Amino acid sequence: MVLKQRARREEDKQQRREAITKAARALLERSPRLDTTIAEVAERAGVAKGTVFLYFATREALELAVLEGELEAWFDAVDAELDQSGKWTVQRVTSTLVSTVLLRKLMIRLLGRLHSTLEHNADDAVIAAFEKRLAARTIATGARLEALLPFVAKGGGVKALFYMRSLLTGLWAMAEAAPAVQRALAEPDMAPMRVEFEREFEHSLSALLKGLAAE
Amino acid sequence: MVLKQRARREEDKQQRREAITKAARALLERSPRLDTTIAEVAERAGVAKGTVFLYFATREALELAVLEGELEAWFDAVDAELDQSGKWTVQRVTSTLVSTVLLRKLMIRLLGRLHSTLEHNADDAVIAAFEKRLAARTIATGARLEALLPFVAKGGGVKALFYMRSLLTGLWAMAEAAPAVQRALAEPDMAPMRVEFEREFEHSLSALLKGLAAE
Amino acid sequence: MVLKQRARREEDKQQRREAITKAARALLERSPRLDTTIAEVAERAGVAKGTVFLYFATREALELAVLEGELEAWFDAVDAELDQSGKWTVQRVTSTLVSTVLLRKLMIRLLGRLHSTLEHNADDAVIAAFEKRLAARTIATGARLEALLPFVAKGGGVKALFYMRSLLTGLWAMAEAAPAVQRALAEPDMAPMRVEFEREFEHSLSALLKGLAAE
Amino acid sequence: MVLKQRARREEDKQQRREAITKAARALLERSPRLDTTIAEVAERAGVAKGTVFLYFATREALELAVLEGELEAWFDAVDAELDQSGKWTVQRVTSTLVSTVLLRKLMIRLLGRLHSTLEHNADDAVIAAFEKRLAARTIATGARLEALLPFVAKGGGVKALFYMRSLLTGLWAMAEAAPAVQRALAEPDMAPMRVEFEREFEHSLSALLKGLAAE
DNA sequence: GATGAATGAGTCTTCATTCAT
DNA sequence: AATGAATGAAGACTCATTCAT
Repeated sequence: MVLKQRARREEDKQQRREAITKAARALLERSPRLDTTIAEVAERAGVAKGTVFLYFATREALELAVLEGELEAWFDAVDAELDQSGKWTVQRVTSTLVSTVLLRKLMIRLLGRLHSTLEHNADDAVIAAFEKRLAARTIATGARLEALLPFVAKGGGVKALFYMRSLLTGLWAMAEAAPAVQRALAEPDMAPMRVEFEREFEHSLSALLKGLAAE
Repeated sequence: MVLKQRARREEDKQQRREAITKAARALLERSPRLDTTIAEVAERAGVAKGTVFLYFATREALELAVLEGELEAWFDAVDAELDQSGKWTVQRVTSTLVSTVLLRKLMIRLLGRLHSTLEHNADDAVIAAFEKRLAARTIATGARLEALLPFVAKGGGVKALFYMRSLLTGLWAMAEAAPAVQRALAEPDMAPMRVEFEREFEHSLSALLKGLAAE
Repeated sequence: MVLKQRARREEDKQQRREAITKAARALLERSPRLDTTIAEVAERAGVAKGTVFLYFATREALELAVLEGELEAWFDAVDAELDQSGKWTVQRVTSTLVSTVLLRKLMIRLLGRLHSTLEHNADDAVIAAFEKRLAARTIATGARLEALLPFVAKGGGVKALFYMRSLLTGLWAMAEAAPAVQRALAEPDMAPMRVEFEREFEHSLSALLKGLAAE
Repeated sequence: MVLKQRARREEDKQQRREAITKAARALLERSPRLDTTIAEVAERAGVAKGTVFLYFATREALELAVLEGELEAWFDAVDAELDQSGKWTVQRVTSTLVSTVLLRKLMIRLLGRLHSTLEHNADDAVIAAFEKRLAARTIATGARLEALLPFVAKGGGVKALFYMRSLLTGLWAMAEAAPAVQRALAEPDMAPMRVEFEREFEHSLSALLKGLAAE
């Protein structure tokens, strides 16, 4: 009933947009199934449901914005690290990638369903913009990898990041299985099937990079 | 209304069960979003909706059965290949894995949402059985890898399969993106972001295995 | 598709709520088994199915609202009668209760399955509110009975109403039996089992009140 | 799979029938919502689902049989008591009715939904038979009441039993309310609405009989 | 721009009952 | 008579999205 102040200036609009994104992020973080509803987001952001749609055309566009924020933060962190001087080895690159990723669980989870959900119900413009920005950052970080790891060919940096992303989401899904799966894996003879995320992610990523070097 | 035949013998029941699974598989194959409904499956299988629930307690159990069939077929194929004599190199193993996988698109897609499927309508018994059978096959094939690739440590075969599965589903998701994404990637400057599944899967898997060898 | 009017003011909302209740009442009145569906109610009220759930959380909450309306009307009528001056005898009280009740068949029927309704989709808040309002009216009318009938002890008015309610619903159920039962009772030698509602309700209620006086 | 012995002789059939009724009774007793399924009954009785329908045309017919058993037992008990010699007062009759009823909770509960459910989905023959037997017992016991209580007119005994049945089921429904209702009634100011079954049943029944005497 | 009431598509699942064996 | 597989009707409810105010 209380009419919210209208965001007339571009600046105010941006602010409101971020308030919504922030609310969505907080909620998604707390939702193991990522099944937050728009109504919840609106309430937490202190706006009406309809307002959310004023800033995000679809539920998926909002989620995409959250993911983009997470990705930006990660790219920022990784780039900053990779820009550090010193001797860069496969080991050091691996550690950098692993450690920065570990701080962004929500990014991993959202990335895991980027394909199945997010990309589906967002309109072309939103998706194109997302992909464009993702491309820019991926290419930039990929270039850094190419610079630091001489054995990575031109264009190979982006590919390496793709591989990393696959290992990341795939191993996470195995490691953070549903409760019922966890119970099944608790049986002694199921031990070999248990996945400890950090260990396996590091191990596989390290091997992958070493393998690229060995080609 | 149509089929009044009753499957009394265990054998007939198995047959009916497979008829349903087969219908589901066919439908899933044709459904890009994997959003087949039980009603559709029942109709295609020529049975009543209720009959489906006689054989599969939930929608998810049915999906799991389809995936299991695909996995079985793949494990059969891989095992048969790996049991061939001759000299086994990383390259040959990679080709074997890649070529067998390429024939099973549905397996890849279902694998890609195994995580979310399992989370949804968890029936402990069904999940446990699935995981158990998956474990048996994974361990057996993992052992073969360990035997063929001396540098793979004990237990490393299973891990290698996990890594492969991650690359498989992750790269597939990138390669087979939603139409809107495809359109975005069609832009000339987005070229680096395009993923050609077979090439990248082979490349990354090969690197990964080589990397494991180099440790 | 039809009604796009939005009830923004509290007043309009109340109106819409009542339109739905009214539709439900009309339908229930015509449904011997009280098995009206939400879809039917929505259609008759000229709103979408979802709209009904905007005003009533569950099917049962709606039914409760209808019953509450009936009860309110009855309490209003009885209270008005009992507030009339003049000499009050057991006979007059009985007639008042009987005559007011006879006009509210739907109330009787809904009251007859209040027990099972409440057991089903219990929403504590809705139930608590219903019970609270029912209590207020029951206690108020009970107090009137205590005032008019000197032999009714303090608190006895409410009990008397409980007894009346039991006779009311019980005898109604016997009198308005299912068709098959009616047919069975049509046999000459089943005559003693036939129940004529008004006569028996009046008779039993009158006896009950007299009995309370005789204590 | 194991074929049950076939009940060829009438005697065996009766036995099987009773085994099913017994299973149903046991299950209903333990089911607060009386929502036992045929499958459960069949399993407990050690027969196939289809067999239940061999003996009872519908679910309701079975429930009716259970109720009839309960009623028979009650009528037996009451008749035996009423056939005792000695001085019979309203008080003694009341105590007899109350005490015999208190032992048969399932009877009360089933009686409470005889109207709404049981009578609806049973075929004419079953209902007619039930009503006929019920009539016989009711009339017989009614006659006893008429003999013992001189003020009860001819035919009044049956009516008295009807009134009693109404008080019985009505007060039980109020006393054994759904959990949510109990919680609502737990509030201090809701105290007047609480119903203690035995006390109120006895009180109202006693008053009713006294009232009949006073006419 | 903001609000929030209205919309309505979408679907699983239960279980009494039937009937082929 | 007994079995148990097959049937299919039946219906509440959620929630993203729209749009009148």
